Amino acid sequence: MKRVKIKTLLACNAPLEEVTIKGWVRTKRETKEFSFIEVNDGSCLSSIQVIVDAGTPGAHYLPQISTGAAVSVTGALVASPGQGQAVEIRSHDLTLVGSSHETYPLQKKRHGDEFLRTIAHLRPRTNKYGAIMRIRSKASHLIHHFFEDRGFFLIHTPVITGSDCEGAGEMFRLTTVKGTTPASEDFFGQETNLTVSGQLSAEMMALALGDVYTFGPTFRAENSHTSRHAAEFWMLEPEMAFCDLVGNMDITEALVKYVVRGVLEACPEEISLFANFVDKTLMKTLITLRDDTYIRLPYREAIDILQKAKKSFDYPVSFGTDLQSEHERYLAEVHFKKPVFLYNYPKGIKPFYMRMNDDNETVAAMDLLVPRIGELVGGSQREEREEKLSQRMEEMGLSQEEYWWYLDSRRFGSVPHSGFGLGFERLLMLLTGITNIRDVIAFPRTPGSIDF
RNA sequence: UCCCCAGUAGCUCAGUCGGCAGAGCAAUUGACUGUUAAUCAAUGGGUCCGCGGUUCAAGUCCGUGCUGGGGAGCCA
Repeated sequence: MKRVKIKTLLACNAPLEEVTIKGWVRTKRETKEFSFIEVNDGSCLSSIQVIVDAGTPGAHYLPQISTGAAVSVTGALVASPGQGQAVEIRSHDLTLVGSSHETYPLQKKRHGDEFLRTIAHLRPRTNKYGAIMRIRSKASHLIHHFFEDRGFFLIHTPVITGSDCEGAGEMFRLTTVKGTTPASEDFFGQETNLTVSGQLSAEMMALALGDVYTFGPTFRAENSHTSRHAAEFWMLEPEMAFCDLVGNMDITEALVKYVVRGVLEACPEEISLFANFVDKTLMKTLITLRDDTYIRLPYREAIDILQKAKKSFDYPVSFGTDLQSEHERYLAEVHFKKPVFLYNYPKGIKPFYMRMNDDNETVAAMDLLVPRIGELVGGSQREEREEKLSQRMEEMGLSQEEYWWYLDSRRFGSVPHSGFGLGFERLLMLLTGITNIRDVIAFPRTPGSIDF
């Protein structure tokens, strides 16, 4: 008989004479005459209660059916006479698909996140980690819908790169040779790394297709030990031709709002789990994200606000220096209490490709700061003027030969264009209230940790 | 990489002044009238993170290493 997902069954009002479900046992409660089995198949947060009367077909499996076991149940979907669930399945036939050893580590009680990280292969079977993975999937689809609706093209930028200085952090070296063999004899005939950003490629595509985005894995070999950095993470990078910094911020804000709204609509059960058990202020945060207009504040004015702030900071604030975490948090969490775009940063603290403003002192950069996470988005209008771009590369000691194709794009029909990078895991942390990036990735990679 | 905290049963943790290794939950076995973190009873379960030191005696004190967590920097 065809398997029906539990999510579908729970949406049914009418009793059904015979259905089949397949899933994993969350818990079993037994009395002499019958047993209750709670089965979850991952289709939704809720499990369904199955009643197995002693003596019905398959009841002999009951002693082997323990927490974690995989089962198939055929039976009638009926209104439940008990409290706590509207419907339940009265088993006509029970099959043990895969037993679960008594050492199965997941118990009915709550487990700590740190313990669950040590059993990452099993943690998606818990309510919380199942929920984050369903939200992760939904948020990914929403991102694709958002850009598809606006005429953007999805592009796939390379993961392997030959440039050793994309400027966004330490890179992972990629090689097929051993020991001291020179790079010239390696697979590509030169040093090769895993990408830290698809931006430069995306710019080339935007200058042909208009509006594009890339959404894929990104690698940083930084030795970061924090709750919001991973060595492998997913980054969304849109790039828009004929778009300035204001348009860039408009798109960013519209996107974040769209994803928040979509997840609230599509995953109410999951969101309420996080709102109840993970972050009591989550609903308020999400409604602010969805409904409020985000602050847009030039860097210069942010410095003013911080210098006048009553709070005393560990690090002093002055024009020309990068803001510390404590400053970013103050702006987003204390002063404005909502997302803040900071823009027009001093050129000295930003990469070569950002467009020089007329003051010759700041560049058209923007960061979106959100409460608790800090930097969710980093973007800019790109420098489209060839002379200015090569001058900046010169100043920052970058090889113009190596980036010949990038400079070339400024010689043939160069146009103002903008884009940004959004850390997908950070967005998920924002959506769920989860405080550690390791808990929004199924199998996280961090320094010294590559299990699973 | 730097600063701080932690590591005791499968999990969460207690362990006083250095003096016999503990609890709750889980697991196993049994009982049980529709239970839902079921209830009741019984049973099993330990490299006290590793190494070295002090001491008659170390889970406890000292040194060191490893692992995990929090914060900083770097960034998304």
